[in-house]
Amino acid sequence: MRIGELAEKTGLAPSAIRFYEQSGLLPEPERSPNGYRVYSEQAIGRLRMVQLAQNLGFPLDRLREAFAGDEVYPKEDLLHKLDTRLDEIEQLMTALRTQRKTLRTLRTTLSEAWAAGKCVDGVELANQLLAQQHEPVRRSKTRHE
Amino acid sequence: MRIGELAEKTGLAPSAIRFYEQSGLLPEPERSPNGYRVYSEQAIGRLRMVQLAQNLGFPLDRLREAFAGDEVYPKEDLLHKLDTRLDEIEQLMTALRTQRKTLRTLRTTLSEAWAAGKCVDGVELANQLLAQQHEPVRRSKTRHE
DNA sequence: ACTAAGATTCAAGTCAACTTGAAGGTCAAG
DNA sequence: CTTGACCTTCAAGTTGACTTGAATCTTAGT
Repeated sequence: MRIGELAEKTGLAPSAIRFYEQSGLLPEPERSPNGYRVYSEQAIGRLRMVQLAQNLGFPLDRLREAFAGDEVYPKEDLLHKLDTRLDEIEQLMTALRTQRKTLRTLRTTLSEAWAAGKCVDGVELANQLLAQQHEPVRRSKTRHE
Repeated sequence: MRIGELAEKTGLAPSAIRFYEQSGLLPEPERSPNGYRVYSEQAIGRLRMVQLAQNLGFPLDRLREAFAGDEVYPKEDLLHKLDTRLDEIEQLMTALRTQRKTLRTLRTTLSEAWAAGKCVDGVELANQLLAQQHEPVRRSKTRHE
């Protein structure tokens, strides 16, 4: 199987596969005499695992640790990684709930002021709402197409 | 007030303030004869609004639209933006819940297999779990420091 | 023989939101 | 008069996960 076929079977772009190989996520494949990469069925499985991990929100460099050595990654570490990610998710959800709450407050406040024909002081409102926002929180990065 | 003071009062870096100005989020300030930027108290309010919007998860180019013209942005559009962001948040939360569910399944499966001294086929497991994952979803980007 | 599809490598571009660096101007204090 | 803090501009670097482009090669089909 050449790279194009593997790409089709996994839904990835050939460039992405080469990129994964280059980043050490995928072992270097055999080459046919003309220099083309030749993959076994195994490669599909490997990529599926990468895709799953990506879907679960693990950045590629975290995967590298687990996929670098050939097979059998220590189970304790694996569980630890899962737990770490689970914690991250909780934090993100908390942050999102806070955002949602603030947005709803803002929505209501503005709607009411609008209905009453009043003019709102955006600055004061912002100061007020900023006081509620506690933990700013960082990026999520949840899979691209 | 020069840029350093404004930076301190808002908790932003001077470079960030210059960047915001450059991106059209902040009006160009007066300059003192030596060329230094000179800000009024107003600028603090403006930056607080930007910070709030950032905390709420709006990317800067969305803000640009609302902050470009001087004052009074159409209220309907504003409400629409809030609603759009609220929808995004719901989608992100859904995606995170899916991830969490899968991670928990994975955790349990691995723990059990480990306890039973079994060897798990990562590939098959991945295929199985990937089937559950529906919508891949894009990034979140929830404010930095 | 020619074309088109698909392969190769390597370098550089993309997006976001800034930061960092280089090279220099201004100003109060010692 | 020199040091140091603070300011200026402009260009380039950062991170993540790839994509895109350029230049070249292989192979199957007409």
